[in-house]
Amino acid sequence: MANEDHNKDQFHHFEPFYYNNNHHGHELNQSNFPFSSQNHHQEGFIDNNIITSFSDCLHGNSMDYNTLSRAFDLSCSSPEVISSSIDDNNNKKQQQQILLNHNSSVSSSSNEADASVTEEDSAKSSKKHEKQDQEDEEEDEDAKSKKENNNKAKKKEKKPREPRFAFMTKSEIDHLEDGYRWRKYGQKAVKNSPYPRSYYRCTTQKCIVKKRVERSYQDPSIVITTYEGQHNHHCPATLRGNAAAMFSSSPSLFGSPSLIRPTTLPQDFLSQFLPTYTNNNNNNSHQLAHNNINYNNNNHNQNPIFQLNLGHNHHYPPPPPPPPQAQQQHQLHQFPHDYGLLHDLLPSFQGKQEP
DNA sequence: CGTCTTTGACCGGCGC
DNA sequence: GCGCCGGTCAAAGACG
Repeated sequence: MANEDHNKDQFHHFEPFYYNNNHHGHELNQSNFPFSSQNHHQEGFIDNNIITSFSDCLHGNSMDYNTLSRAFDLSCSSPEVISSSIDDNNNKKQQQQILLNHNSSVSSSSNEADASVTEEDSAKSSKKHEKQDQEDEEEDEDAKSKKENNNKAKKKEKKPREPRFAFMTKSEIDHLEDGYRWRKYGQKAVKNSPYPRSYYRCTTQKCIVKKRVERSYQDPSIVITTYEGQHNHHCPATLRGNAAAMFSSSPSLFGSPSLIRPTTLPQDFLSQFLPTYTNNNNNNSHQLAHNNINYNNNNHNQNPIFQLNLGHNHHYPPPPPPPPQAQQQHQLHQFPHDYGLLHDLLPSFQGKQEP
């Protein structure tokens, strides 16, 4: 399936985008963000004033979250980019606030439940507390403590969800390469959507990271990828030394160099910063992106090997011209190797996003 | 032969 | 309790 997609995709177009409901009236809003309805607390939308968890998804370091969120803000004005941060473990209140904010404009879609359930849960929670209070009044102290203990035990049994991070990409490929090796373990039809959702697990032993990939039913050109958990190992591609490794050496953008998994970000996202990759090993490679990512698609332990070739774009057609605002951003993407500069530029750039 | 995908069955949470 | 739904399992098949 994935191979078919790879083959047919000659010009898969990725533009990392950033969802920001405060600033842009992009056609893709939270009401067409088709996430499951059962993971109530885990999924939401990035508000660049509120996000707190993306870095946790990367390496559990909240310091870099800000930098990263700014990095995403860099592409804020791109009309094609949406991303979402989900963190079950931290800042639930903030997440609830995010979801409640979104809830006001959510109408009907498969993700309606996502947005509304948090509120429902709040209501439920308070109802439960009320009920609990009434019952407590009727019970003696021993019974009360027993019940509390039981509740605690039940709560403890429930597995906490790993932090999640979701983003949308405009691509003909369903399963985007990100430097890690994934095994597909399931596929389900998505309610109200003709496009199935695929479930992937990281193939590295003891790594529990999962990934969901589905196509937006409202805009089939958009692929929604959701990462869950944090890799407990190096990115295979990083070990070989490649552009991702270059990123991992940047303390300002991706945190400490040794354990960062920059390729938790989509490879194409990186490509926005590193314009040209050329594959050294051509025999089994396939073209992944318009902007010069050749990626080895050999599934048999042949991890991708790149030759980084900054600044040249000879082999593939250039992407369609971005709108003026995005063009301005694109220029900023041209010198990512100077992270300090990038970092310094971002706040002022972000300011330009304000209406 | 090892790895990966496919796909129907199964499970648990939730709403009614 | 039942049905729906999302998520996962695992056997079978495909592939190089």
